[in-house]
Amino acid sequence: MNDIEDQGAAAPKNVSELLGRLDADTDKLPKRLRQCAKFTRAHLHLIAVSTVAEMAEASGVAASAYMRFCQALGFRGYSEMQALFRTQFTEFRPGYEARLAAVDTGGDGIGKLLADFSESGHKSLLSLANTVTSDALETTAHGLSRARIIHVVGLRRAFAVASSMSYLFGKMGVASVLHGGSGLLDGSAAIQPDDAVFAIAYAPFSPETLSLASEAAERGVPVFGLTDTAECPLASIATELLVAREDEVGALRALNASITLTTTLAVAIGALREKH
Amino acid sequence: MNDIEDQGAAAPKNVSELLGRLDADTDKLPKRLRQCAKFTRAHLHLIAVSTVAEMAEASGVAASAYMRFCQALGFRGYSEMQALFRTQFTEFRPGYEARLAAVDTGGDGIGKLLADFSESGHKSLLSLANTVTSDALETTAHGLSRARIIHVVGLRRAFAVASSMSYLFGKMGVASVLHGGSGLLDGSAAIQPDDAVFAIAYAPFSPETLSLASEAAERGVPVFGLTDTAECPLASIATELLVAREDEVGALRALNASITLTTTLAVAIGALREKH
DNA sequence: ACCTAAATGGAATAAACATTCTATAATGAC
DNA sequence: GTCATTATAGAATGTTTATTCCATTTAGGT
Repeated sequence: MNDIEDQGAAAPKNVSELLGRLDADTDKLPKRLRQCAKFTRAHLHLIAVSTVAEMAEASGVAASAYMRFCQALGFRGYSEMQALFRTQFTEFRPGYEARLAAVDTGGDGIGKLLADFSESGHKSLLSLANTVTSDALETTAHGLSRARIIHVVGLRRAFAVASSMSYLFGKMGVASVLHGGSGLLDGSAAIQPDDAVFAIAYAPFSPETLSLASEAAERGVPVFGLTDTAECPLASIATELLVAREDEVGALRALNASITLTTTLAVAIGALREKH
Repeated sequence: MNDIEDQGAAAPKNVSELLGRLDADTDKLPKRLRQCAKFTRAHLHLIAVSTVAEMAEASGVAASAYMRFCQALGFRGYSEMQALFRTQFTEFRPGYEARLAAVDTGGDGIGKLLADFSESGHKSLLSLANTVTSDALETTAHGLSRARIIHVVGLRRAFAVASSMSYLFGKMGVASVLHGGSGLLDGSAAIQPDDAVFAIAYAPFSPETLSLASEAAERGVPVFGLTDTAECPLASIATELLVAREDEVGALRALNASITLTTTLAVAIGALREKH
């Protein structure tokens, strides 16, 4: 028989490739393997921490079928596929200098750089499902939806996220104020007792953001937060603190996870407001 | 001897307890175990996806030592400790059976919404590679890197993208001006002949953005652009127009592709500037 | 309806892994 | 410095998990 051309193309080398392959091939697969593909596509983030048996059961399929699914994608087996998802956690970070150098050289051209940032974006989105619990989301959305006015604060790198959120609030008819747009904060004077604060802060944390949040908290105004590491000063202040870890390219991070999260929140809050 | 009181207190039930225990007990531990504690504290996220052997090696310790470390914390072994970190990933969802159902039916809740936006983000990133050519990227990056000052303009939905790009330029020492922050544009008066404009515009296109771009173009200033559809008025004005199609959830779009693209551009331009 | 090729689930095997054991080395008390 | 106690590393063991094999079922073609 055909012993060589069996596994067709080579195994995906990164998450992007895997997704592409999945989207392209799902229809061509037999029933059980298609089940695997569908479940896996919807729960990519589970692979890193699950066994074949678990993934198989969750897909409603025998372990051996899931095994064949991995092979159909070009992997030698489940372990090889899992490795793809584990590296994102495992990769040790070299020193900053080294990382910057790695980006700067960019000898492969800007196309390669874009591919790197895309891959990084995929990873950030995956870890979003891992680090944010459904409960925390619900708490935050409901807490904010009860506010008379939502005060959104985020400076520096977080400002883009804050402004996007604020824009969406505006679009959805949710009353909100974007702090810090003019460089300085309005101070907490404008914050009323029945308002709420949503603070976005990444390390190194802007003292302005933190102080606005803590002043509000002291006055009994509920504070919710978004950050990129659990060791965030907001943790002690906030009613609920969401953590969106962003994957890095060199020393640099995009904002995929954060924007996706805040967009989700804004939409959810808009929907909650609809029904008062 | 003492067979019961060996393991002292009970095992930590969640990550917070573990952290508390770690901070309290690290000093009391013998050398190797303290190494484990220190490394583990700094790399908590590795536990979920690593083997004892890996954690041990990374801590600079024998596997059996790491084992004793787990037991010193009150766990029966490594697996029990690892379970603590793995549930974090998995508790987001209900039982396996329920989840399977949820994939097809689309069970609601904000968790589902987040999953939808994540999925949408993946798709946006995938199509980015298809719609943006390496050539267009190179042209844009080189064109912008030659400018004395880069004028970034984007309003409404595009403002978050523009502000993130402008922030990155600032960080990388690239001279740039963010237009429209105050709601009105500075007009094109500030734009000098040896500058360049980067305009971000999504349908429906803001007249302000378009007019700033066209005024600049008329005066011979190179204009580059980012949009989400090929039918964009910028096409006739711009030296090069990048198209980042954003996938939708309902009628709503996040900004994954755009932010990823502009981050890439900013970094590339920063790198080009380094070498004059 | 029959045959062929492909797909499937479960049992069998192999690999990876966690955990325990033991001989040796280090530490601290006297 | 000597002894008793504790810590350590590596080898040995037992468990879990990945992977393959094979008998049976299913699907597609004639």
